[in-house]
Amino acid sequence: MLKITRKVEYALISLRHLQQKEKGQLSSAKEIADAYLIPQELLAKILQHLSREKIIEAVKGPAGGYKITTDPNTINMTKFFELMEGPMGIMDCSLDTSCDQLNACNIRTPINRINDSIRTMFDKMTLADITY
Amino acid sequence: MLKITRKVEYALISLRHLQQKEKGQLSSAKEIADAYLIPQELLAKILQHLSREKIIEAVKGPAGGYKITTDPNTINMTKFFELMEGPMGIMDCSLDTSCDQLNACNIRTPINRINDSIRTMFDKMTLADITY
DNA sequence: TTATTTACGACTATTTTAGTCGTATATAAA
DNA sequence: TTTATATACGACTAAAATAGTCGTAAATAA
Repeated sequence: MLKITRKVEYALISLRHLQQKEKGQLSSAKEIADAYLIPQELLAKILQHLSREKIIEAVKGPAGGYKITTDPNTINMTKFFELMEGPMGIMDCSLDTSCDQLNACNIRTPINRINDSIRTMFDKMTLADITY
Repeated sequence: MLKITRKVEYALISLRHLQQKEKGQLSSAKEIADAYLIPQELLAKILQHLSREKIIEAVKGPAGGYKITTDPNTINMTKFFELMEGPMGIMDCSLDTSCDQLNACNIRTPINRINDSIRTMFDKMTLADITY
């Protein structure tokens, strides 16, 4: 409960790794996977996802790899999480109103308050807070 | 990701329900399950858990049920979550140090910071913040 | 004695998360 | 032009976590 997924974890590790490179230097999926003992195929998919989202840029072919293209200071963490995993909310009803129990539910207000607190916390953070 | 479980959700709903009763009045598992469309057997187990933890008290037999025994103002939410679900941490490594990747891991510090923020947030809340 | 309720462990089902595989495409270098 | 190395991506499988069910026992009020 209240855990981030490995997908997000591996994405953050990779971004920090890329950030520490000299400007313009590339890292391949294999390089990162080896460095942090992450399954290579899985990591590849995650990097592809980051690439589709334009957070990093891919270069194909031998000696190819990835580099950061977006300033981490400009990426809001709530947004980042939702980019990777879809809508974030501590309960499904905080996302989606199709819940049979909704009418009866007696904890909606406090749950939404908690939800907002968590979002606010991540809204105040950028990727740079994690990858620097 | 970053979700609470139904176990916790149902526990909170039940506690709020019990709180709204007149002092000394009991609610059975069935009553609560019916009111919020929760599977009765599942809820029963959760109430038994709360009872073992002395947050509520059980009365057996016909016309039996549960009532609150602990002042919700005195129950810290971090503690409550951990009572119900075990240690809380956004990544396993924030709990347990047996991770092969730990040495290499480059995001430990920021992850721990986030973790502390979430814990602090729940440390400042009591059950009463949710059940009132 | 019966009906109703809690107690509790074992079991099953479902959903989510994690990880693998096959195949395609790009491209640098031999 | 061939080969080796990379990314791209969807389909698939495996594992783990979560959710829910069932059977049986014990207490107790009526």
